[in-house]
Amino acid sequence: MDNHLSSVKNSCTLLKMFLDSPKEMGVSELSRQLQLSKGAVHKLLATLESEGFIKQNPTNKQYSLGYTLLELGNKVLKDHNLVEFSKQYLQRLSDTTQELTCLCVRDDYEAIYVDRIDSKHPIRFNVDIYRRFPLYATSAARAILAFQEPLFIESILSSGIRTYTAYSMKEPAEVKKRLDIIHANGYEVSENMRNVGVMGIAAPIFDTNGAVNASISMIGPANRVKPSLETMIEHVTTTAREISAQLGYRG
Amino acid sequence: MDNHLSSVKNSCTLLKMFLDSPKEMGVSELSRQLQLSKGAVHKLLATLESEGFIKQNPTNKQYSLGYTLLELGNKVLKDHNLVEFSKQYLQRLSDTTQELTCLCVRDDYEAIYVDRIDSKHPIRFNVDIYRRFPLYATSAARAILAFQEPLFIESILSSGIRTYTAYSMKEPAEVKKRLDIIHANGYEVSENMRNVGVMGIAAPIFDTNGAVNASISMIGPANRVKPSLETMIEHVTTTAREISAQLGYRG
DNA sequence: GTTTAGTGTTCTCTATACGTGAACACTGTT
DNA sequence: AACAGTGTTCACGTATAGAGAACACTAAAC
Repeated sequence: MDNHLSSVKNSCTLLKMFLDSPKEMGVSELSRQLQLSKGAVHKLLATLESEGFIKQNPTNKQYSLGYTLLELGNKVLKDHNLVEFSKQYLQRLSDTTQELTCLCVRDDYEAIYVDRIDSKHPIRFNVDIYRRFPLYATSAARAILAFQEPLFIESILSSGIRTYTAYSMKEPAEVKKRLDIIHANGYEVSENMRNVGVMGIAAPIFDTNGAVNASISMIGPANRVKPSLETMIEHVTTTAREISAQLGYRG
Repeated sequence: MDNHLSSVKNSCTLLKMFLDSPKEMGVSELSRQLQLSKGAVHKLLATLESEGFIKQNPTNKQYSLGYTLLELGNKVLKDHNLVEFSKQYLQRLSDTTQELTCLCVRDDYEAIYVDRIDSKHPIRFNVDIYRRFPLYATSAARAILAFQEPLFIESILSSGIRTYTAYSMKEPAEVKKRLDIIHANGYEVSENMRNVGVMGIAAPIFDTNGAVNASISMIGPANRVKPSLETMIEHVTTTAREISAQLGYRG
């Protein structure tokens, strides 16, 4: 890395530190985590505040993220027309299955849910929207990963695997095998992988060039999903095919 | 400004330049707008890209906003508990009026809609969420401005007023007079101010200290709102009062 | 095919703006 | 009253950010 502007890099990591922290943080705490002098952090914060990226609470002097980030985040979503595009299909899938449905996209080496429609059932499962997770971690992500270049898959799996439940896959080879199955079937069904008692069904979305960078998925309690598993899979895969077709994919 | 870290300031304005531009922009265009050398902008972009704040399209080499901004924007919303707090009230107001309802907050010298529930009618009005606008521009904003310090109001109005329609108020004095009325009534009703044929009803939300930094509003076509104007106003004001009470306001 | 005008990228170099570290003014606690 | 924590300010030297030119490439123009 010789193309890094240190102060810019610092402000970026500073902002991202708020993601896994409580709403407000002070200069001292931030300087400790950033391993930067208090004075430097203070200057960083002052600059970011004048630009609306950071807000200072006048009473306790603590800092928090500013509204400008809301504006920018919303612009990202607006520009990402796949979300608008898929919304109606996602809504219909939600109506027919009555379960949580998600739109997932790949961002480099990670996956993000960019849209979600909650289940109508009183007992329902939830996912964090806009949070990153590994490409092998959820059914939605695996439905994307399974259709990437072999070398890419290799590089993802070689860097090690985190397990979430006792039922999670532990070995990269195990994941690779499953990805092959997904590739052959054209969809993924998983149970207990990320959360116990939860089933996920996911299918890839192909763009004009036949590349897969997104997927749709349906997530629900196993006892509710299993009885009608076959029709559920049918609904998910056809929805994904419809979106792919709309994007110009001729498979 | 002697507390400005130039490169940080530059990266902030660079990111904000995307707000009013098409999805993708190139180095040259950005360097022209920023009035910075191409080399410098390129380094800025490279740093921001490595942090996920910017994304480069591999085919046309153009740059766009990155998904990390989505994450950060969502965190802002999550931390802003007024939104979660008010959601049920906003939903109920939407159910009873069947019109677009909004939650508006003040951010320094501007206003932002931070939540919105769309009207169920086929013909409906829309507002941009998370975009800033002046504190005198919409009924929701004026419902906030009317309850600020006189000196603050003065400073807002003295910097000039932008008009949106032929019916918009043109003189600061005119706005000041209306703010006094809002303050006396405890709510605002406007027509044709921002968009012709559109009516807005807004009422302030008071926090524990009696300060107003938010408002709720109902927006709809004049022909649909006017016939039952009195009951509509009643619904909006009582909802605002309920939220204020929940926040600890004892008026 | 060659020219041209645009692009994004890479390079060197120097003024300067960044980050350090210490001192400051507070606050609430011991 | 001493203390330990906070956020803020400042002067100083060195790393570095930004300028500006050269580069590689593309796509249109002749």
